[in-house]
Amino acid sequence: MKRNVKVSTAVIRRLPRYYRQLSELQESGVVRISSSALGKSMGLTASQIRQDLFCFGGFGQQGYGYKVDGLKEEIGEILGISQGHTLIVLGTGNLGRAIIQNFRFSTNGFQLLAAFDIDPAVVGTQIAGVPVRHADELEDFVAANRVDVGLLTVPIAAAQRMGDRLMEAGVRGIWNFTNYELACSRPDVVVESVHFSDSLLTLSYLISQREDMEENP
Amino acid sequence: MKRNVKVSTAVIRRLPRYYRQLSELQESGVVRISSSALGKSMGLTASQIRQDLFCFGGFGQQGYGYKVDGLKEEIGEILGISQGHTLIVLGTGNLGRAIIQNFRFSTNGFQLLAAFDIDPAVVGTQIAGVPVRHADELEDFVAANRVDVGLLTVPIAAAQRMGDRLMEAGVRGIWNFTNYELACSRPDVVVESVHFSDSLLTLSYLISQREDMEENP
DNA sequence: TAGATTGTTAATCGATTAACAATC
DNA sequence: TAGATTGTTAATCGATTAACAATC
Repeated sequence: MKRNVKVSTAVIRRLPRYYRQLSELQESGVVRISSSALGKSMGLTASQIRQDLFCFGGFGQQGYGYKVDGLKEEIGEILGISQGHTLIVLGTGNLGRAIIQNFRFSTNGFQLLAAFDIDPAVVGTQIAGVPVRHADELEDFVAANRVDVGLLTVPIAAAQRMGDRLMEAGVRGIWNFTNYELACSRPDVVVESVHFSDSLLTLSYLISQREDMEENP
Repeated sequence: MKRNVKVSTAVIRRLPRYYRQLSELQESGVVRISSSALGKSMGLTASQIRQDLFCFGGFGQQGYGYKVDGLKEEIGEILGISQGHTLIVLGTGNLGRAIIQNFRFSTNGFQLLAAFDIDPAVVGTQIAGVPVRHADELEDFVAANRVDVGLLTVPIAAAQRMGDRLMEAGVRGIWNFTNYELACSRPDVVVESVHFSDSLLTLSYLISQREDMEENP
């Protein structure tokens, strides 16, 4: 049993995948799984899985494996799913709206408190039950409510300014969907970005390489 | 000058970031940049940048640095931006629609040919000028047109089946936005996933850790 | 030319894999 | 008990960093 000896980002990025895989196993009625079976289903080695879990403590049973329910629960706890995190959305364009309507925030332990925009046509309305407020009210809202995360889906030109306002207002994390590398001067704020462009260009590279290989094998 | 000696995924994932950063520098009118300046602006070491670029050839000039225009062009070429890639979208729910309307496909070297759905209310219409066809026509369409990538935004229950159909039909890459770990049996097809959930849970972990540290410093 | 900065090899660091004793 | 599989340390592999000669 050891704890927090300094967990690498590589491990951290695998935790949500473990959680997702375990949820699927749970739904399929699987009760118990060994590191080698879990590894096979995820494309990892058994060793790596045991090493990863070893960062947080001994969740398995020697000679038996891991209980799916228990392990899922433990990893969920490590990820902070039960901490009652809250978030707000900045920008209710197509993407912001789609995320508000589609994304299962509660499944990931988040409560969506409000959305913010400057368009008078949407301010005062609701999107999927979430009230849309004017961006001018941002600071007051964050001061009056505990807001852990701000989701950024504003136009790229407004990204840094709204990001700064969020940090200034006191959020602890920014979930950045703009195609902009948000500068973050505050050591107490975490920025996590979803860059569609980077993802598509990676795919573009990979299929281009394949093409080259076919041409000159 | 060397080429394709086996480039690690770590390097590949940084290429789109270089490209993005260089585009921004170009817009700001910067003509020339050194590896150390570029590194500082991206949070990387100068050594790492030179090492990364060294995988593909010598793009710089000793004593001078890199020409922003030229380097951007070279990296764009490596990423395959000028190869005239094409793609189709499967699923025109909120997210699919938002991506069709918002995402700058052409900036990333992709042409969006068509969207597919099964809802009679949208089949036959257009979204941002993109025709929506019935999913039944998928195979015929891919057979008749060169389609490099299929973008998946279907409900999670349909993800694997539609992914299989795409691979079967002959696409070379799948850009997966469903929260499902797509199984890919074909070695000639690349799957690149954008898992919102994994990203938010990573952020959740990071802000939870921070909290713990504040409690027990 | 002198100064700057790359291209490229070598050294270091960190992450993954292997191994095996502990134990359920 | 015997078999299986973890927890945990050691070995290996790969990626990052450092160093410096080449050269613009």
